[in-house]
Amino acid sequence: MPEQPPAGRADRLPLNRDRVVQAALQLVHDGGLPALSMRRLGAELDVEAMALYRHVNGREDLLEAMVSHLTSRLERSADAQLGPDIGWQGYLQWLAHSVRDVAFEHPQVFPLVATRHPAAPWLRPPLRSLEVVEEFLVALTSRGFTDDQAVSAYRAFTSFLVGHLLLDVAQMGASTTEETIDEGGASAPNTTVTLVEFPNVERLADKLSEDRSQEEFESALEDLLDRIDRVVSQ
Amino acid sequence: MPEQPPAGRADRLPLNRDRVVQAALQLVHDGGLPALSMRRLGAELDVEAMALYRHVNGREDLLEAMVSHLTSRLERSADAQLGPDIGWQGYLQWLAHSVRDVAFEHPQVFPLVATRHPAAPWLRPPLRSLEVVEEFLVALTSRGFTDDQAVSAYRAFTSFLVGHLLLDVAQMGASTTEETIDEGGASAPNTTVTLVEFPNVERLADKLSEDRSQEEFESALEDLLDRIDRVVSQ
DNA sequence: ACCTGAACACCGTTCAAGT
DNA sequence: ACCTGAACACCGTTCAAGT
Repeated sequence: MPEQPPAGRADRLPLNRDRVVQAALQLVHDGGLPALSMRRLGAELDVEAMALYRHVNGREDLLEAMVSHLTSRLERSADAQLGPDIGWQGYLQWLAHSVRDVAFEHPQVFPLVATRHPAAPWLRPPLRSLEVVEEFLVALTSRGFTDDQAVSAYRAFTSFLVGHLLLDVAQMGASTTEETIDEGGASAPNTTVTLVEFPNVERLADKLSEDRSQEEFESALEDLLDRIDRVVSQ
Repeated sequence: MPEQPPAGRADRLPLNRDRVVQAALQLVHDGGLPALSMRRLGAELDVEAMALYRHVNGREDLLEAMVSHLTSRLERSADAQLGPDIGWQGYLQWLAHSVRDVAFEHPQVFPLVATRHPAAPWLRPPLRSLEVVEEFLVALTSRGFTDDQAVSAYRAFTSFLVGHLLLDVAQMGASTTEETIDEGGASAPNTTVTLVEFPNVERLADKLSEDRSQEEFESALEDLLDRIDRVVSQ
């Protein structure tokens, strides 16, 4: 047998920025943000952590790159998929559902998209990409919105997305990480508090635990579009 | 001169949970979340980091305690301040503005309130307190809401708060932490990207940078209340 | 009872050195 | 050109030991 290279993971492909970002996304997808460290990421790629600094400008840059990777799916696909003959409502419906799909595919990563410090006031989460914002503004102004109307629609739309999607994905994470009952010692005044002091929460606990995120998203989105419509066609 | 105790900070008050939490809030208020470490917090209190573990059950417990400290302001003050003769719209207006006040007083801490994993599905951020949720449900059901209506109002209301306040406080932080121009080396494909490729963003940059958070909050809140009203008095 | 010292197992990041 | 070793300055957390 001729000796082969150690063949750690995937035969030692050449490292590059995209592979690094991809591996980081996978790591967070599987283990949540705490699972992402430069050293662990290096190990995942069969490389010392220090080698990553050649492809990524430190941890912050890596996180930003992960966010960009996810939001890039939202870029320039609107006209390609929809054509210019669709109304602004159709466009906003498409964009809202695209963002929702991204959020639900990477529930562990989405909080990053939604909560990392925006680089500029015209990059409101979760639409953290100049390409996407440009497309948004073109889509609306080319369909009869004034500048002011487009800007305030942008603000309302982004707030809507953050408010609904962040809570939805947080709930998903909770259902996988629960099982925190029976806290060993009886020392701390802890979470295993009885609900009897809160009779209304107790009575409604089941209803409050139901997952209505889909219906709520749709109906809140329709109301938002109505609200925008009322302003635009006043 | 008789020898005195070293008299570090504030004459060595006895340490307790509340002082620890208070100091942690101050630390984050001033330096953001990255400034909070057990060791730094210990130093701030003139104590070794390990002493904190007597009053706080580790870092996670500390963060949760900080959140509780902020949300406790929302508890049981409604009836005290408003009386039971106010309508549900008045109550929701009061609660929304109370949460907004908390968020703006601690813009660095609020993201914690809004994004930390909720302990249960009936504790949706930013209303992370059983007391507050109980009061919310009582306030609405005692004013004619059915159980289902109260629950769906709870969901819509919390989503609204997260969506609006999180982006508002993020914007505040951005304005204090900007000045990231003129990135030293020309190595990375970086943020100093010219806006000329995005003519609409460029043209609307000023409008997009205006701070309309107050007006938007008020008008979006009124629309939300109208929306709820339509369902309740159908 | 309350705090400290020392130790352990981790971090991110740098820089000269290897190949 | 690309990666590694060693080092630095930090982390959170434990536990026996001090007073």
